[in-house]
Amino acid sequence: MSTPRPEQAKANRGPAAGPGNRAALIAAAREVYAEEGLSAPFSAVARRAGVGQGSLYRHFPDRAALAVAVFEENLADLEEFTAPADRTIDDLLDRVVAQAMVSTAFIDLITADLHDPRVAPLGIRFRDVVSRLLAREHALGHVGTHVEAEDVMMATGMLATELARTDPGQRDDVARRARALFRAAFSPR
Amino acid sequence: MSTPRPEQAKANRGPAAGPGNRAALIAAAREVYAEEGLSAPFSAVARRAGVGQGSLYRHFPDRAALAVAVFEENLADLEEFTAPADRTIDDLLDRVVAQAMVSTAFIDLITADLHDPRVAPLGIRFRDVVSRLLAREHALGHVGTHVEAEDVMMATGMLATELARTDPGQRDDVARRARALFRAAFSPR
Amino acid sequence: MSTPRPEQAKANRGPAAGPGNRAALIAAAREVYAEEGLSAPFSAVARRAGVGQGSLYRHFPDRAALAVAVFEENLADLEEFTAPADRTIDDLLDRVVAQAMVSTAFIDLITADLHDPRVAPLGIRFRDVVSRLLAREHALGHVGTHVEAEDVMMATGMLATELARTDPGQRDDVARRARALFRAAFSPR
Amino acid sequence: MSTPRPEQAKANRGPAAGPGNRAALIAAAREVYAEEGLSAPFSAVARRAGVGQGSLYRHFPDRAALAVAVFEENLADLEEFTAPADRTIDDLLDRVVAQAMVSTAFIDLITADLHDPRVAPLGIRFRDVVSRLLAREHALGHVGTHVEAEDVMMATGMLATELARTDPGQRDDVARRARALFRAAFSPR
DNA sequence: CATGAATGAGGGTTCATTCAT
DNA sequence: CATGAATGAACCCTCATTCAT
Repeated sequence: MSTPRPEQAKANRGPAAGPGNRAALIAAAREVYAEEGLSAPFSAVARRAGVGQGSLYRHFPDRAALAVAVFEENLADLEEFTAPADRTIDDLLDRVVAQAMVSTAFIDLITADLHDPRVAPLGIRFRDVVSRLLAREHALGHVGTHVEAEDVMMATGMLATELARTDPGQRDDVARRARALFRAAFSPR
Repeated sequence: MSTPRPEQAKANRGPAAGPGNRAALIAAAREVYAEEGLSAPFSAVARRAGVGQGSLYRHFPDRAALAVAVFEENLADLEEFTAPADRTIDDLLDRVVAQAMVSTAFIDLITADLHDPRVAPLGIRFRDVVSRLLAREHALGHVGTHVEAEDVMMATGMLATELARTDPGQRDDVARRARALFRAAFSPR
Repeated sequence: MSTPRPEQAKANRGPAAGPGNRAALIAAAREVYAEEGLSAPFSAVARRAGVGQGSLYRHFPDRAALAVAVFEENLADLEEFTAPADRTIDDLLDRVVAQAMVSTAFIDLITADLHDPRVAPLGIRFRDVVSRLLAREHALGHVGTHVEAEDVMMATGMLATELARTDPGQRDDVARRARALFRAAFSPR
Repeated sequence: MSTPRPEQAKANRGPAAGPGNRAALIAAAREVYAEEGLSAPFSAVARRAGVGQGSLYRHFPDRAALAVAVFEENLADLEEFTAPADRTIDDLLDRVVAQAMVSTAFIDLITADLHDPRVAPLGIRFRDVVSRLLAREHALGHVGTHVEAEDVMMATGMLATELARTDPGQRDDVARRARALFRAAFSPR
């Protein structure tokens, strides 16, 4: 029923553009999520990546697929970062601060689409990261026994969200304050 | 061949409806924000208030104007609620939990439009509420001296936001956990 | 989240345009259905009527609502036309031929959305028209007793559809031939 | 930060796939047309055939080209089927009912693109099939002399279309009724 | 001053068609 | 000659905002 007029189409770099496009889309999504949150226009990602709408949909059939791709990378980073035996919850919060904006979108995704089979594994991996750290901290007596993994996860989420809504210029202050707050909350009694 | 039915125009209560409409709009906005957040369709407010779009725009030229009006009422409630000499920060968090959804929209507003001259005063009033409580708690030794008004404000915001994104069925659990977290963070060392 | 820029809006003839728009939409829909069938782009109707998309959706929230409005007029015409005591099935087919293109869309609607509560009554009214005629014709012995209302309805649908897909220039021939076919089928044995 | 996975390209069976692809496309098209009608997404055919889009376009530059190929096979079937000396128009209608959905697409094609030089021959072949049958039936006195090839062709088209728009569950009923109708129309007076 | 329709832009998704490999 | 990704236009629908009455 539609009658597209091929008049004067633009360039078509061919399949070679495929992998590059995929990467560009993920990078663009990371930026867009950071600036506007997970609810930014989906098409904004294509626009920013300099890629056609259709290609966006080919690579990522829906919002969640793209978000999962973005956060998988983040999570891998987090897992690797917390692997060394001397990492602390403090370090985790540190890293979350560094990933600030994207972290928020990550939390949004995990809490909003927890039932989505593609999303659930991310939540589990995140919980694992937290649990491992917490076990260590408990053993060392750095963290009070009243603290559970749930608490740390919630704190992480709150921290990320708080940073996401803060002006870039004030992020450092806010991050410092929030982390002090959580450190106090977690310290042994 | 066509038979357009001119339909009869509806009632127009005239200027007398002015003040009533304003109140109805604020009440409707409170409900709408509570149910759908600050980003609900603006027109949904008019619809719910049973008022024309034009009237909505006359009374509140933009989103922020309406939000300010809503939260002004909330804030008055908070001020009154915290007036008695025996109110604690715990009570404040309590109240915030009770206002959960609307509180979030409030926080959103304050952080998003802090530069808006209509919004700033709300922030100040809120800070006053917190400061007064905090001074008392410090004097009584209920709260550690390391805690500043900024900390309490931040905690309040985080709490509200966290609740806003939580399933209604799990709100109680989340509220309990978050408040325990903040209580621990605030307690004297 | 959207940020429409009011820059240089076009004319807004105000509510006065309402009834006119409604009529224009129905008229436009009649034409569009006649030319492209019931599956024509919905927006084509707004375009042809010279009316904004939004107005189309205000007046007719979905395809079926518009279609029902169009065919209600057609049906009223049919009911009135077949009222006189000397009308025959032949006359009915005649009329259907006259309404040719739109009739097809009508049949499409009735058969596709029979479950839609707005559509079902149209089907019933149509069946009533047919039944009344048939009863008369049976009584007069003009039509064989083997013919049921179902048969006439089906013939009507086939006739309309056949005409709809015929070049305008050949409609007369096709109509003549089809009607002869059905006359033969219906005649007493 | 991103880690594009280049993915491995899939198999490319090379030129040898040519003839096989053509056949697969026709078979796929037959299925797709039967299920979704002539207006199904063109690309659905390639998908179902397990063939690249490009190959589809190479073999069949446009919709009509593919449709012609499909119906050519159908017509061959019809010609063969009606060859025996004792075949009747009733048998023809029978066969059309059996091919129902695809037949409709066929009719659509013939009537929509009658001017297309690739399509016209199909129409002629079909007419030949009908004429041959009709001549026999006339000779045997099974069919009225008032019936011409045009009439049978039209009836065939109407029957196919009617079936195409009928719920699968009701096809049998509709087919029975329609054929009775045409039998009555065709019977000698 | 209230009303509620009109307007049109924006974002979502699908699909026809092209073209590098 | 096959493959399958890229492209972009079209259509769908929702809303923010304006403005005649």
